[in-house]
Amino acid sequence: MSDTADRLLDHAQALVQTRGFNAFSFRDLARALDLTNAGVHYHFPSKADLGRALVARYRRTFATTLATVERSSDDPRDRLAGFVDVYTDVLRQGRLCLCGILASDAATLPPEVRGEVRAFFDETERWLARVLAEGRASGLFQFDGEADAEAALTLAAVEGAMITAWPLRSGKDGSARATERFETVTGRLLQGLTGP
Amino acid sequence: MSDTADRLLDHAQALVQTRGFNAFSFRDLARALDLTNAGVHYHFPSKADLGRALVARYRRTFATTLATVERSSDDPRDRLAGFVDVYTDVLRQGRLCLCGILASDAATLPPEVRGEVRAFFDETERWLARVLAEGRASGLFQFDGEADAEAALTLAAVEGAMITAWPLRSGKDGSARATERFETVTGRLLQGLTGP
DNA sequence: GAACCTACTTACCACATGGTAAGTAGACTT
DNA sequence: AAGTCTACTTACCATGTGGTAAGTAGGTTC
Repeated sequence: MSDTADRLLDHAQALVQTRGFNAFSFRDLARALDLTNAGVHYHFPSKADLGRALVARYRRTFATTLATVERSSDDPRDRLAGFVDVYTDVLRQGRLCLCGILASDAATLPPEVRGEVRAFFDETERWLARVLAEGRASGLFQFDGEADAEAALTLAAVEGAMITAWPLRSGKDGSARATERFETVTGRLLQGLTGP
Repeated sequence: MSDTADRLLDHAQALVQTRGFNAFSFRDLARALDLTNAGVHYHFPSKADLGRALVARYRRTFATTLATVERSSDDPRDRLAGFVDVYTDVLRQGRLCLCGILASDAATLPPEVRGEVRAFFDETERWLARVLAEGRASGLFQFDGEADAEAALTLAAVEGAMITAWPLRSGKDGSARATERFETVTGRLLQGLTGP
């Protein structure tokens, strides 16, 4: 991946995480890097190519982030809290989860991009299911049924907490109110898992 | 509200619930009702006007839907299940919650539309908080802390469950896979509330 | 030094976007 | 019969959209 292509993806990611897939354009990217329209198309022939590359890269970096979280502690409670912290940081930067916002655009997404989004959710859920299963095995978490289903609920709650907090963002206070609300909701989510 | 304006909102709502605010146009609406572009602008001078009217109407009809749910049973468990069923039906029709998808578009939304979306979440959360508080008072639900916060988590989980299920929709099976997944996740959510 | 490759630019394209000004057919009012 | 109102249409506008064909400056390879 060339340097320019990578910087294009950086800007594309910031735009998609705030505006969604349909509200950013090749011209936005061209301006950000002081290129022409066609210069962007040289690196990514179509918007679908760009989207696919964007989510593929996001999946890779997210996987290494989760690996870091996993290395930081053996305690499943810490790992789960670390997972939530990753999302908190994204929101604090004034962004949504890339795949959260792309999921809501799914109906208008090129099929290959939608496939990458599904793969992101699958991977993330598998990671969560592992952490949850470990936590239950060592008596730290309490839930019944399959860990996979609990992982799906956990992911849904985190993504939903971001998106329902998102309209609270304003130019004035930045993302403070949205972040605050996100932390309240996810705090309760973790609390519920560690058992009454 | 004239008949034509109402029918325009019907089509706009279907489009927004599947494609989002930025991926539908006045021309789409004009075609749907066999009008011209300008004919739509006669009823809604700007897209912001249309959006505001759309969410305002959605809030009204949602309020009467919740009232119906409330009348259908005294049991808070039934009321909560009824709430989830409303969303299940939306997803089964191949749509997202209007305000769920608009929330993810919040950064590009005209301010008055964003305000309406926030009001929808506030109202819905207040309703949920009432049901949850009643349920806890009669020993049917178990959670600690304020009912408001539990309501925020519940709403986040439901909205998140819709959005994470959304990319599973395909032309082939319609919304069956997405609906199935939504029901799994919300099933666990309700189960968690009724206590271990 | 000729050929080639990379990373672009210039100059387009057809089409969609939200929005507007002016006109008009038909109903209703006075 | 004249005037007015509603619900449009015709015709237009500037701007933005994803995308393309052809050219070119600079470096690398043979």
